[in-house]
Amino acid sequence: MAVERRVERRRAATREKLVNTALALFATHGIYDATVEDITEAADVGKGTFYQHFPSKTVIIHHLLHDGINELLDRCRREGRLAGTDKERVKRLLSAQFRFFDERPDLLILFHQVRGLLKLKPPDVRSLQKEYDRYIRFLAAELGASLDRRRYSRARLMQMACAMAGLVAGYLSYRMILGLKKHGATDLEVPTRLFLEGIATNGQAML
Amino acid sequence: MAVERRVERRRAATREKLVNTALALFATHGIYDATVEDITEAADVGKGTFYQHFPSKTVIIHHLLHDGINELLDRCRREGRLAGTDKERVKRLLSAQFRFFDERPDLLILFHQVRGLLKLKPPDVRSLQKEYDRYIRFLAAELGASLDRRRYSRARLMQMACAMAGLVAGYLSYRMILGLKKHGATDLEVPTRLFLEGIATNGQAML
Amino acid sequence: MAVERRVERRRAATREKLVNTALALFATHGIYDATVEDITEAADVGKGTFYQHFPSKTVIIHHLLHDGINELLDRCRREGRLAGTDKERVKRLLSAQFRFFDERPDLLILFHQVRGLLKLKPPDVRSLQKEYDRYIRFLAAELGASLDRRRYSRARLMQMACAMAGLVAGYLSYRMILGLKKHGATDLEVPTRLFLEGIATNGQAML
Amino acid sequence: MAVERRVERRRAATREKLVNTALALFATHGIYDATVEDITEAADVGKGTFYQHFPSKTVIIHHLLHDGINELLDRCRREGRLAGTDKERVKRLLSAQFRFFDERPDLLILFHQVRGLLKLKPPDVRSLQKEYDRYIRFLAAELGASLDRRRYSRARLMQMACAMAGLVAGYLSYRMILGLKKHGATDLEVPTRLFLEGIATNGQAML
DNA sequence: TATGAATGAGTGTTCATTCAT
DNA sequence: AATGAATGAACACTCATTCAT
Repeated sequence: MAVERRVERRRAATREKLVNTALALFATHGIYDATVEDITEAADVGKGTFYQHFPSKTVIIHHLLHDGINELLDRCRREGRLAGTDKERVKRLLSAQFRFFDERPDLLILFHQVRGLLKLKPPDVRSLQKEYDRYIRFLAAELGASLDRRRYSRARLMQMACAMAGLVAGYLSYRMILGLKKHGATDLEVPTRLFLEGIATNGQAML
Repeated sequence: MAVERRVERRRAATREKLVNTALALFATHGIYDATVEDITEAADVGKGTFYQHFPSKTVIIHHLLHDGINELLDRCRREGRLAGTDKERVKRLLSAQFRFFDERPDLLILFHQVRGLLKLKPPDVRSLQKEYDRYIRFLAAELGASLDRRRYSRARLMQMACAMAGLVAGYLSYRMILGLKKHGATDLEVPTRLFLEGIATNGQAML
Repeated sequence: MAVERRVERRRAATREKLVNTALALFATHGIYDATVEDITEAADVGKGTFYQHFPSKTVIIHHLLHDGINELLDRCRREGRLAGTDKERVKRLLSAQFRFFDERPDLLILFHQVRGLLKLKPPDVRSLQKEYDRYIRFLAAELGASLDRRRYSRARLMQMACAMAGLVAGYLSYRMILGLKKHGATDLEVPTRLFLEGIATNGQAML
Repeated sequence: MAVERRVERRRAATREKLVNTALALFATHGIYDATVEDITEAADVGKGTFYQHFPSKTVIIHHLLHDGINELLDRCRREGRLAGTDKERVKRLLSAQFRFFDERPDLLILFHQVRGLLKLKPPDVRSLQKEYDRYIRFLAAELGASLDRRRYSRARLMQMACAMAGLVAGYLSYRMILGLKKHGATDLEVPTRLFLEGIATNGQAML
């Protein structure tokens, strides 16, 4: 029994090592150029071991994406609970995302790269779409809870969620590839305020 | 000499066929999964013909990106000229981008995929970065010309440009992968207004 | 652990098979025309297996050359030890080389072909040069040890070594391509004696 | 008529340019790595023009080899005619070869590389063998004319010819790849004397 | 369970050769 | 006669995946 526990723990540790290494390599070399052998080598396990834990390279990517989105949504939920007003709630929702990806450029890159795959053929890639769906629906729900429901249809909320997620990912991605320096957290204020003021104003004027 | 012209035209036609086919396949299969052979087969030319026109797969991608950004900037410039006020100029700048990528999902996908490559190692990919640089700098310059210059530093203008480009690409990309239906052009209004109201308000309030 | 040994042996056997097959094919088809796939097919292993053992085609050629020269020098050393007089030592040195390449036409061909590459550009080929250097220096040292040192400068010894190696390789190579029949080992006596008498006479007369 | 002459001359000039360029490139890049396009580019003619003059790459190599051997044999004949004694005739025969290849490293390399092809399969390469045959037979005949015919069988003369040609090519080839410096023409004396003294002595002692 | 040797379909790329102009 | 655009077979090399130990 105790033995079984230990074996189980070892196995979990190996899996963890693979997951962490994979994420790091995907961020530095891209999901195409980081090979399974690169990952196992960096994780210091045998190449075959990878396939004891994940049936394919696609699956570990899916796993990483799934966990990453869970972390992101958890963070959003946590921050949202601290909000007093509806207005503040939206603000926290947005800034949680900005700070999350600012701190986790590895996930920013992974999310971006995988997103670029989604219009493509192979059906095993299709399942990845659900993760993004989950993300956007969550945002739409949060926005719906914070804004005057009579004013916004479900479709509209989805659009606003897309705009929100798109602004976060897009802004940080451009900032990253251009190598723009961060001045503390102040540079996150520009897109944040842009969006919030837009929301505030649109709360009255839109359509 | 008339002969030379015809030969030249034929060659140009072949090249054009390759370029168009490549863009279409990159958009449907991704820049990794669309092989050179896929492209030449679809373009109905021999595989070797590809290398008569482009020294490598990377180069045709660069070419596509370069031309795509030229088209985009041209469109922005054309629309900008129609603006009466500075405020309208920003609006047109933004909506030109939205409409451009809305009409050209192939370029949206290409830009997105290539952007995902840029933090990665291989130096031949590095030159691609300049294209995005060109794009963002253009936006920053346009914003600078339209907004009160005393209020915004160069760094701030670059941030606003990143936010603009990021919002456009991010919004449309999420909309695309979620398969959100377009209701005419009205769905572009949501992120457009969001951004514009944000700018308008920030023109007074920001920082 | 007994298991590890067996696996290790299997791996070594595969490698050995590749080495032998490669040498045979290089001798019959040339280092250019014998492809990696030819080799793996003839060795009855998968194509990828080749690259588990050698990082490139160039490397297996280098390996073959290196081992071949080791074998040759070993043979020369072994035969040299049997010599009573200095004169006999030179004779054995020469005849060891003649007999070695007479018995190993595959190595004669390989050495010849690779030698033909050495004036050419690619830098990965350059390292092959060291192998020939090793060979000629060995001959020069042996000649230096056998002949009156006061008479011969280092440069002169290198020239004599080049003459020796050149005569061996050149003679056998011409004999091979003309398809001259061997009458036992007696035909090796012609160039052997030619060289030895030359040395003997030159021991007094040369320069 | 005059026009035809001019056209003919032009054509001959183009061919000459191709031949010279090809030889130079084969010497610097090897017969495999120098491509037909490299040749035509360096010769400043269209790629197709090559095939107006030579049906294949192999054929131009053959042509180069053929002409090269003609030049070599001419030189040997010319020098041979200046000889007074039989002994001097052999000496001149040998030194003519040494000096020829010393001055023409391009041909040394070409001859070497092509020689390395001869044991290989493709039948179109086989015809190249005749050129080497011609060379060795010439040497054997010259030796036969200079030495006491009763002493040497035809087979023996062929062996001596192989030794002679082999020594020349082998010596110079090793000297070249090791990058040994030439001290005027004196370094050709070492292998020359070696061979001549060998012949002189063997004239009495051999077998 | 963990391993790593073996695999082979698939990549980008090269190049001798053809042929319409 | 000269051209160079087009061709496609061939090549070295990669990599996700399998499987015997």
